[in-house]
Amino acid sequence: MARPADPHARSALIAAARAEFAKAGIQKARIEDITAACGLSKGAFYLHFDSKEALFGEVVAELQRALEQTRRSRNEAFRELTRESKGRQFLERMAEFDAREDRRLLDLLWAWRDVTAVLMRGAQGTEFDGVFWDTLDFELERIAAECAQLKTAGVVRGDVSGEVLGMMVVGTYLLVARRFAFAKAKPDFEALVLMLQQTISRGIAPPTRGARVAPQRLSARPAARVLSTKNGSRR
Amino acid sequence: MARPADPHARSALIAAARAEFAKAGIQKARIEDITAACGLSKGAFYLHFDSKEALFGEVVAELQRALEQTRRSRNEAFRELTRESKGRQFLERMAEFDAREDRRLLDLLWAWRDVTAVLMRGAQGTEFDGVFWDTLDFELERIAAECAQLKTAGVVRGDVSGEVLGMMVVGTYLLVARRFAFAKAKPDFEALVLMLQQTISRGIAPPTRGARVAPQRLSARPAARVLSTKNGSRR
DNA sequence: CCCATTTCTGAACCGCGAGTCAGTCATTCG
DNA sequence: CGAATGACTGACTCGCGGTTCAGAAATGGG
Repeated sequence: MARPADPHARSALIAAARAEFAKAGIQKARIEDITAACGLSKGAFYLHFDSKEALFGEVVAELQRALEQTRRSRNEAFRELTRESKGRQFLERMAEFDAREDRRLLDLLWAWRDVTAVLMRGAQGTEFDGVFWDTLDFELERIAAECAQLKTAGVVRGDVSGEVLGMMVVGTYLLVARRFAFAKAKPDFEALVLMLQQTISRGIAPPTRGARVAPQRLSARPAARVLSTKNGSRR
Repeated sequence: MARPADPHARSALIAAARAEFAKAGIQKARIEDITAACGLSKGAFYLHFDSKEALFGEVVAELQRALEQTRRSRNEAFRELTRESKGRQFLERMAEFDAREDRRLLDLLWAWRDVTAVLMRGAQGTEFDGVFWDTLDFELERIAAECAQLKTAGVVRGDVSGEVLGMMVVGTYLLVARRFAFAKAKPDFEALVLMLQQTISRGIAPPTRGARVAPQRLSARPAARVLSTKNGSRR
């Protein structure tokens, strides 16, 4: 009869590794320290994972699935919203929607703050370089696409650049995510979410009575791409 | 008589190291590759620097001096501005001032894009962890302080949080800095700077005729700190 | 108890790369 | 020319840490 496997070994290794990655970074984290932290041997580590990078890769894949899921459900809800609501009611619904979805995203970032911190500051020189930053690009694109729709609907001025808008939002949450890495207790970001919404809403709103402007007129002024560059490569 | 030192060795090593750090990160960059890139020997490297970290430390110190200088001159100019200008003229001067100073900062970030990229994404696990991010905190504090003054002067609503405002600005430029790392040619960020200014100005402006509101009334509503956290540590 | 089996251990292996240092090089001086 | 000197070289040393694998451990069955 075979010796039974420790049912907690795998998860213990993952937890210990996550803590060590957060403390020392992927490259400086040592198998010796990871295994010592959870009372297992170096050999046991290799029973479960090919390498520390392989372990981290599994963790990152899980985070990416969570982010992808959040993004998908947000897009779906946005589509519902733009189908159902019009005019002033639409504006109110949008504000609620954005605040709610942003809170969900921040909750997720809080739950994964140890991993995002590593991806943000310690991935260069590893296979994970750019993973987190590429994720930000998805958010930028989403915001730009939503902005384009809102301009067509006449609730955002035609001269507003979806790209800059996205950078303001994503940049803010990027800084928040960084603070999460150092926080011992979950910060209350309610006021932040609302203030960001307000400032941006005011900043991008059409002139008073702008909602009466013919949609064609707004669409006739495409927003210029604000970061002109000949290089399309992101890496 | 001693063999004359190669007058270009030191700067060649620095240039090669910077390129290698940008490509591979501090930890993965190898002395062998750095010296091979500039046609010198490993031993020559150690004639000039104690380690690759020591070399990078000198480069970072130079960047920090440049940033500190920019910050100081900006603070000085801001003090001049707030001393000289009032009312509507003040608003116009502020807009010009902010756009000019932001351009200068972005020019600096462009010039040092290889180093900031490393500090941003590859410093965890090294003595340089947090250096770049700490620099961002200085900017956040500067913006918050300026915002407080502008609120006192009545040109910014009292409910605006200088902290969120700072995050929006700094976060945006953080994303710009990241793009710099991948750009082959300097992007034109003029439109970005103006759009950011506009959006934020509209977003934080007092209600129409708000300039007529008594300053005391605005100061009586201090902005709440939006990221409430019990942890004061940044590291 | 012994046996079979799988899980687990940690000493040993081994490759990598930072750093060293004996020897070479480049220069002027006598 | 040889001597003196500091700059430079690159083969070698050495320690670190990822990885391996012979042996130990844990388990149920007969």
